[in-house]
Formats: sequence, C-alpha cells, structure tokens
Amino acid sequence: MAKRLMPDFYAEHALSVAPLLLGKLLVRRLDDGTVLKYRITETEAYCGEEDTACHARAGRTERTRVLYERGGVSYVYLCYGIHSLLNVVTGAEGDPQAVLIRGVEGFDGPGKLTKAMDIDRKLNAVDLTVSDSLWIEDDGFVPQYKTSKRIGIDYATEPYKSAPWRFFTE
DNA sequence: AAAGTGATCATG
DNA sequence: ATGATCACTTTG
Repeated sequence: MAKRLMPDFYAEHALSVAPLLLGKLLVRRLDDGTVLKYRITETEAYCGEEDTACHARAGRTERTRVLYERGGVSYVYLCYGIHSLLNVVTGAEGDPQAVLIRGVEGFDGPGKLTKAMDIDRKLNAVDLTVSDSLWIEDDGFVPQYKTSKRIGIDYATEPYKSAPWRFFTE
C-alpha cells in the first residue's frame, strides 16, 4: 500500500532527500481525472545560495521565491524556452534547496517526464503534501543507485561544478 | 555540432 | 526597453 510523502520527508537536506526519492512514485492527477504514476529513477540536489549551480545563487527573486519555502512544495520553471523542469523544495523555510526530478521509469530526461505527465508552470508552488494534482508516494521499494556530477551546469564553479550530487538507478 | 525557444534578470 | 543567459531535446 503506497503512502503519500508528508512534510517530515521533505524537511531533510536536499542531499539526503535526493537519493531517498529514487524508487518513489511520482503521481499526477489530470483535470479529467486520469492518474499517471511513474517511479523516479534520477534526481539532482541543488543546495542553497552558496551552490553556484543553484538558481538561488543570486538570492531571492520573483522566480526563486518558492525555493525559500518550507520543504514539500513544487518548483517548476521553463528551461531554454521549451522545457518545464520539476523540482521539489526541501529543508527548512528560509533555506533555498531543491531536488530536480531528472527521470522516471519510461521517460528518461527532465523535460521528457514533464511533457509526458503534463507538468508545467501552472503546477509551480503547489504543496505536494496536500495537492490533488501532484504528489509523491512511497510503496516501500528501495533501489540501488549510483552518483555522478550534475548535468548541464558548466557555468557553475568548483567545488559545486564537480560535486557528485546526481543520483540515479540503473 | 547546433538550432529552437521564451521566461528571467540585470542594465539603461 | 533591450540583451544575455539558460538545471534541455532533437536533428544532422
């Protein structure tokens, strides 16, 4: 029996939450009632204003406002004018961290999974612990995983650029 | 290897 | 108001 992840799960640091999200079920309920459910296979942690790869590196702005909220809300933004990318905010209020969902079973790639699940900016800043449209469940499955550098952050500086903050199952 | 695409942010 | 940048995907 799968249970929805609640606030305590998201309250931990992004580097703890990112690997724990592997194997969890990302659930999307469409407006017509259709329910889509896919197992998460790839995540990345983005950790605060010091992390030169994190959107919060420039501090609080209109876009990054949601990163400063308490863990458990979504952060969805448009990347390269084309792709919506889905993150979950983690940690305490005032500490801007998030975990990027980079892949689910069957849809490998952060832009592909959001397209497949009809996730875009209308789902920004929703509370995953109460929303009827988007949430994450735990059915007890715990996969093996590996780590690597994060993808697509060449603009970042060391040590963040090379930090092994990407987590993925095989 | 490079385009396609548009919100966001810093500058003026 | 304008211009640079960008947590990607597809095509060649």
